[in-house]
Amino acid sequence: MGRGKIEIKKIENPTNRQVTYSKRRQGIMKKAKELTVLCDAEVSIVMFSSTGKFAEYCSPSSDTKSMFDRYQQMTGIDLWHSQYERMQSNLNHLKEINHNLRREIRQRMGEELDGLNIDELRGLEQNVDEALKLVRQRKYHVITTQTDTYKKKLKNSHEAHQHLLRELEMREGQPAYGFMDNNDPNNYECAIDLANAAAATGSHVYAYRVQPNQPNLHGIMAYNSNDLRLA
Amino acid sequence: MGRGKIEIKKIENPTNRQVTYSKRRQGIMKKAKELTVLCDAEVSIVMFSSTGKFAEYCSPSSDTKSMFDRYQQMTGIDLWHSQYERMQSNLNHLKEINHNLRREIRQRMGEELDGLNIDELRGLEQNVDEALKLVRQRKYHVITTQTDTYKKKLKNSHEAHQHLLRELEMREGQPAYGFMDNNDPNNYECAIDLANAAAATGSHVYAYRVQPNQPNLHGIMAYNSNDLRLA
DNA sequence: AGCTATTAATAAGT
DNA sequence: TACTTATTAATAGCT
Repeated sequence: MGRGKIEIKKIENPTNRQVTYSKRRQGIMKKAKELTVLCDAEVSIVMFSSTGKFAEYCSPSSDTKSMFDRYQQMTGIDLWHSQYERMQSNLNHLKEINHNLRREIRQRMGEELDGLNIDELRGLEQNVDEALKLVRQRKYHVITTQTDTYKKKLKNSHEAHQHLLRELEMREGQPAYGFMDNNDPNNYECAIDLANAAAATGSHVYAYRVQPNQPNLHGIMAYNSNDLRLA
Repeated sequence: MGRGKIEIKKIENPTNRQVTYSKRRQGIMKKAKELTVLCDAEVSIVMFSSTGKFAEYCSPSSDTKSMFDRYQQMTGIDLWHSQYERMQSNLNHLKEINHNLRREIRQRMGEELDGLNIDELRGLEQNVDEALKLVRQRKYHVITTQTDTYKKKLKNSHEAHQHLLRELEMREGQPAYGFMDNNDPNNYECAIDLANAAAATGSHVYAYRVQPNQPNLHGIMAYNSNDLRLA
């Protein structure tokens, strides 16, 4: 149908190809419209030219997305839906795990113990007891380390001071400034004293000092809040 | 193009409509193939006849699904992808919460304490200490309740026995069976004794009796296992 | 983008 | 449903 028959193979001349694409695209779209009207059919056409130009047709009674939905139903090829289902069940599984993790935490805090029998209570008690020992041990370790560090720093400072004093004395031939020694209430003993006092009296210093805040999911936790369990 | 010109409107005769649908469908598909080859284009056609019959064409270099993906990218109409993204971020959020819940449990078990400073350690210690008290309290409550129940049952049983004995004596004029009293190692004291013994010595009776099992996400937890934290 | 000779599609009939 | 064919419709090559 033209000034000569053509072979159906790629048109190498880009200009001719583009012209033919336009003409024939128009032709197909027209045919699609006619088919839609004549035969009461639903037609969806999506096309991209070799230069990436996009064109679509869809029968007026529908739209491209619902055509594709219907296509998926027909073919049963529904990669997205199965993926969606997988994600949904994954999500529910995680929610359930989280729920149980939260309950475990509540039980480790001494709440929601009604469902536990004697054996379980005994196991929990023992477990928490051992945890308490480990935490105490760690606390003392941290305090000791920190104290040692302060001690060393102080010692170095002291020595430097004495050294300076001696130099001054040598140069000026008389004593200058004394070093205020070890009756300072801010000295390195205070950390461990405070810690022990709190532990011994069971006071609520920390528990009531930090106020309730938003769920802290990015770093250090506040052990007196219910945040995580409510997230 | 036929034995006469036709008006482009719905063909009322169903047979004719069906025949025309078949012919023209074939025609469009042929045109689509030609366009694909001649112009190096990508074409996707999906159609349904008025009777629901499904037909599709897609250029060989592609497939209907990826054509639709590309269509969505072009149009920006992408309801599914946004939903997918929402689910994905939801999932990641849950995973993060999960991660933090597990860490909190580990810390409440006395593990992974390296990241905590003195204040946090002190708060945790105190928190665990209080939890321990609550668990002990609950344990004793459960034991007491259980013991009381046993006591009452035993008392009732004893009374019934005595009553029977008296009846027998009255009828036969002589004593019959005595009631073995309170030196029975299976008596109602044993529960609380055992519990106290275990608590006092800090023995690992429970902790090592239950063996590791699969994640228990549906009921009672085993406080000596790491299951939840590995799920 | 138009024109038109020519081929292709197809409506109606068989 | 398939084939035929008169007729209309699409379009290739040109301007």
